[in-house]
Amino acid sequence: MKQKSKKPSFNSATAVWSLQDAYRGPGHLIRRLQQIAVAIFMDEFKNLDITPVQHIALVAIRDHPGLEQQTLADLIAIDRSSAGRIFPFLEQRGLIERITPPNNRRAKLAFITPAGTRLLASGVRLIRQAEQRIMKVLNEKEQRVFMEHLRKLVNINNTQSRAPLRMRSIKNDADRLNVAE
Amino acid sequence: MKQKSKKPSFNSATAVWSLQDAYRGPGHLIRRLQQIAVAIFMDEFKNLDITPVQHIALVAIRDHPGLEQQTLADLIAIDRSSAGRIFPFLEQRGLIERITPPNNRRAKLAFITPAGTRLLASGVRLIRQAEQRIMKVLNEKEQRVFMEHLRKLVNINNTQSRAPLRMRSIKNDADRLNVAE
DNA sequence: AACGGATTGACAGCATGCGGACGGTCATCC
DNA sequence: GGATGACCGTCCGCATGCTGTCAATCCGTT
Repeated sequence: MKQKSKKPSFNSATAVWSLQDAYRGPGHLIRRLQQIAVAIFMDEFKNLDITPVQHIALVAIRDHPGLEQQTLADLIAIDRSSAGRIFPFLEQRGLIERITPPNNRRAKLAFITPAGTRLLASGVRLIRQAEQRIMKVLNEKEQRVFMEHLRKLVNINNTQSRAPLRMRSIKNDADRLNVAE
Repeated sequence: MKQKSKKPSFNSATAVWSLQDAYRGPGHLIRRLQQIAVAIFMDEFKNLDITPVQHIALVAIRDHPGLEQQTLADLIAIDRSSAGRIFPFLEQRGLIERITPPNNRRAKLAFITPAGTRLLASGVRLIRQAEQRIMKVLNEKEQRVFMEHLRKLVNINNTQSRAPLRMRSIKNDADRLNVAE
């Protein structure tokens, strides 16, 4: 009964791909983890009535005043189309304002409102709790290792996705808005 | 210059949650990894014209002949509503058949067709390549550790999601269909 | 100054994922 | 035997994510 010394962590080389293989493979597990993370976030934020993507979009707008759609898409790694749907939503809820600068009539620069700032302030505790709830099944060392692997996977594979993250060194987007802010 | 000995792997306890915090936190990274995994899958399967969820649904139907919607939802961890949309799609593409048994007129049992079997056969190589492409940035030991953490996170948090995985010990769903198969 | 390419916002289409609702059907309990 | 509750399929609504297209606008080059 000699066993193969290097049993792969997934993806054994059989001729068929069974449901059991799927359970063990990264694809299915990553999808499940994403489902779980979203569910926990929604549970924590149920009183604030905001989704994970809307939340990070609002954070990006606060940290980069004067964002437009493409810049937001790059900053939080969503495509232009999705970004275009988030703006009207946040605007309609009064969390952001959009201003068309006089020197560029096609742009609409986004700024967070006091209501948006308040929402983010009350969300700080919640998002920390959400992250704790997801990760607490791992001990501290495991968490560190897992996060490191996660960052490695995401950073190196970044360009593989259709909406890669493009961190920008923006001093202040509002500079392009030549009106008193 | 004494540094805190136990720097957390994410989620430092500052008063605000900045975009940089989001980049380091599990929520954003898990979403990104899911995006990347889907993009790589779609690229590998572009000739077969099938999505990740449709693929695993087809695998589940092959491995559990005579599935109905709720059972499929439990087996691959999607909700009933999503399962209800996958069946007509697979049926219309000729990958599965649905039969209403005479002794239960409300059910529609799903069976894979020869075309479906062929599609899965030609997908075995592709899904292995997709998984390799995602994971190859980690070395073999890192992959093993990461997959172990991933399984731990998903299994223990399973019930946190709205559509938890419910593995079933089904001998043969087709037994309930009292007609010659 | 005029043209062409790039950018921007907006929209449509398709697939997932979740919540909820509806009617038809079955099985069980009284 | 009839009513209740559970189950099944179906559909609607909303948000995400990606692919396209379109017109308006801007900008660099000629």
